[in-house]
Amino acid sequence: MENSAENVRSQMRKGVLEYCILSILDKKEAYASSILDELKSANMIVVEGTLYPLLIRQKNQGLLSYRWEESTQGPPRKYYCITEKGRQQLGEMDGAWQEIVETIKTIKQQGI
Amino acid sequence: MENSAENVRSQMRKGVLEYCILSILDKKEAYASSILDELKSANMIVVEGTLYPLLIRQKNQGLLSYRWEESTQGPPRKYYCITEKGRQQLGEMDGAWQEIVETIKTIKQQGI
DNA sequence: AATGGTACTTTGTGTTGCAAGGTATTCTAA
DNA sequence: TTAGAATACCTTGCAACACAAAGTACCATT
Repeated sequence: MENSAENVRSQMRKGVLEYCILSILDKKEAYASSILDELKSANMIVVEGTLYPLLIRQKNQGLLSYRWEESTQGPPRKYYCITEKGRQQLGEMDGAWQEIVETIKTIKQQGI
Repeated sequence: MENSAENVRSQMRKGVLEYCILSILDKKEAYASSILDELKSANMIVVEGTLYPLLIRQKNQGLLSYRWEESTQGPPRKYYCITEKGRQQLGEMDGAWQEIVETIKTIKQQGI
């Protein structure tokens, strides 16, 4: 425990990750490693041990489906794809996210 | 498990709560019940069992201090107050929050 | 003395993120 | 042809966290 800046980021990330995954897959299907790359390029650092179980959870909840595809440069890839149910969930998450952003604004403003 | 809309909010809240507490106490000292009220009025529902341990954690980290004060209408209240270290942490959290908001925007935009 | 309200605290449970280690496939270079 | 590197996926064990629920304590009114 205790690492300040890094820990803050780590804490804040929680719960938002699931939202990011659905958002990424809403644009186009992707496999785990490519999702990792996109998250990193957007400054959201995540590791494999976090991402894989999360994808499996979301698949088990029916939010995602997947198919295997051969790769020309290595082992086959598991391409994930958002489902109809996943899109619904994403819609709710969009709302929840906006709400939280507003909540923070409210708390910051009150009492000025 | 599994409750969709409500669960989404619950998940997203994680980590942000700590940020809210410091923000509230940065404006003025307060005791747990009044913090609960302010969070509720800002649409961030939290329960006692979550808030109390969190306040104790933050106090143990030196982010908060407290003093007891008699109340005219019930048992004494534990007024929490942000410390200098807490203000530093809050500054870092402000940055981290902005960063996450930006990250979400980036992910949402890429590929349009 | 009993009830109801206010306030603080603790315990047990499920979920989550992460570090670390493991498996499997393909390509390349010795 | 086999050793290593690269890519990709998966699992295990642990610690932190939010929550529900139950508990403790104080005070005022009846």
